[in-house]
Amino acid sequence: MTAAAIPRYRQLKELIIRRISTGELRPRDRVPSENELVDSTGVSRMTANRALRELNDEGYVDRVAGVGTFVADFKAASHVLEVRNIADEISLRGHDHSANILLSSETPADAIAAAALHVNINAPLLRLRLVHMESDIPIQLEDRFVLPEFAPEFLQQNFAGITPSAFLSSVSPLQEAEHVVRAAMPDEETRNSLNMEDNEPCLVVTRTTWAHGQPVSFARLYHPGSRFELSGHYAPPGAEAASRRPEHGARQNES
Amino acid sequence: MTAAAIPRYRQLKELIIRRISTGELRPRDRVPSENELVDSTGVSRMTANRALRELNDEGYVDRVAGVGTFVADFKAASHVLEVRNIADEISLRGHDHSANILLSSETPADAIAAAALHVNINAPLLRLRLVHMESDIPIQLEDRFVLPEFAPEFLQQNFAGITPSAFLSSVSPLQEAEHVVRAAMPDEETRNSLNMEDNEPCLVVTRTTWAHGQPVSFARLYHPGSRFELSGHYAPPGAEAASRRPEHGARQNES
DNA sequence: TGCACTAGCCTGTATATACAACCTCGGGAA
DNA sequence: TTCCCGAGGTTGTATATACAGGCTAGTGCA
Repeated sequence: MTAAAIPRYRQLKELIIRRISTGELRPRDRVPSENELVDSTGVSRMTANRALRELNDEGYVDRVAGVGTFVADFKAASHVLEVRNIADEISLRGHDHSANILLSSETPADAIAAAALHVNINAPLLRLRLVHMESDIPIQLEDRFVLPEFAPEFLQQNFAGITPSAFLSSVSPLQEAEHVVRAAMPDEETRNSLNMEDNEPCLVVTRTTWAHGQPVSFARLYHPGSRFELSGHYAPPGAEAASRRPEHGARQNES
Repeated sequence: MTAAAIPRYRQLKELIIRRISTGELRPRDRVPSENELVDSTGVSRMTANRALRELNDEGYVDRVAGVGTFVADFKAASHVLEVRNIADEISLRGHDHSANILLSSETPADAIAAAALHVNINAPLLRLRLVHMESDIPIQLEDRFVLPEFAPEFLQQNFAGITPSAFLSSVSPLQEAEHVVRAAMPDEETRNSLNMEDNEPCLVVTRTTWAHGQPVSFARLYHPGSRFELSGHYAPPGAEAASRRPEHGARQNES
């Protein structure tokens, strides 16, 4: 019966998502229990369980053992922005990525880097400053500190072929990261390195990377405000149902 | 056997995550098949299936029917930034949120709003401009357009008690959204509304919201660069294993 | 009236079994 | 030699069954 090739647990999920998105089921409403779904749709309890469990994992519903399943409260839903690898982002736009190294040396930690990496001020760190170019237009100034113990051979890499962040995640996958994004005016040196106009602001991304519970790298990424933007598309997961998605063109100002 | 109260599928997941994070299993390596896990750990195939399936959903591994399970390639992992509701963000910091309405009227669509909402220029739209205050300090200028058909009663809401975005998501949950973040200099009016210094840049978030496959609202959110930042913490999902997480303080510049 | 306890529902997990679809690889036929 | 096809391994789904543990409401006792 029913549609061919669409698994029953998925049909069940879409049925419930549809009832939520049309407003038939409202936040905090009770969702049919596993046994009620068994009776009303004829699936086995394990199949109903899988449908409801996945809806729970995806944030559509909240389940409480012994009580029931309820439509989640969406008002706190926070959307997300992607922070991609700069080289991937550039090649995604069909342009060429290259990098100019400005500085590559072992330097003592300044106050900010020391705090971020949980080391003492003046502790030795590996420092790399380079400008990422998109088809020969500077698009990002990366100023990065790395804990020497984590990747002693960091500065010896050929950063024409691999970005610093890609190299670090190849040293240890499954890193945690913390990002902060803000708008700020660049200093003289940054403005010149990025070929920026007077009075043009920077989009600054600060990233601290953790591996095995320890901070291992700290980076400040400066982007010209007129040539760079972060974008992100959020869609509720698992909903093949309705929702034609908006085309997600990687817009970029030409300048 | 083993630890009490930790489900076996979860123990299996953590076992495999540990093997990945220590480097014993490297990206593209083959992960033991379900039947191999059955033989080596004594669980049933359904339990092994659940462990591997969830690792697949969480992005740790890639599964191919008929072939096997392989450690995922993490180098393309894109991190995410959260864009929260401004009122939630403020109350999360323990401050008070209030809002000053600057404009509330039906206006014809300008070129940008018309393009974003897929309507003709000069089509009637509901427009709301308001300043969000954090303990009486202006923190966000929201300039929003809403499709009248979607929420005809939009302008009649009391936006002291509910933010425009929270109201819209109560009209229809499960919205899709597209965000763009950039740095730009404010115009005169914006700078005054937000009490900004001369030469201070704005962090500008542009958000288009979709419901049922149709764009329904378009907003530009201007934030003073010196008083606002976006932050996000990324941790690989499901890994209770190691990884002490960095404390995620909601930092904010004072001034 | 007030309280303790239990019956009954709910989710969470674990297993054995079954079948379908897919892919790879090697053996056998042309 | 080359091509086809099938055997065997792998994932994907579906079901029936079982037991544990949490929560609630209502019964019945004090």
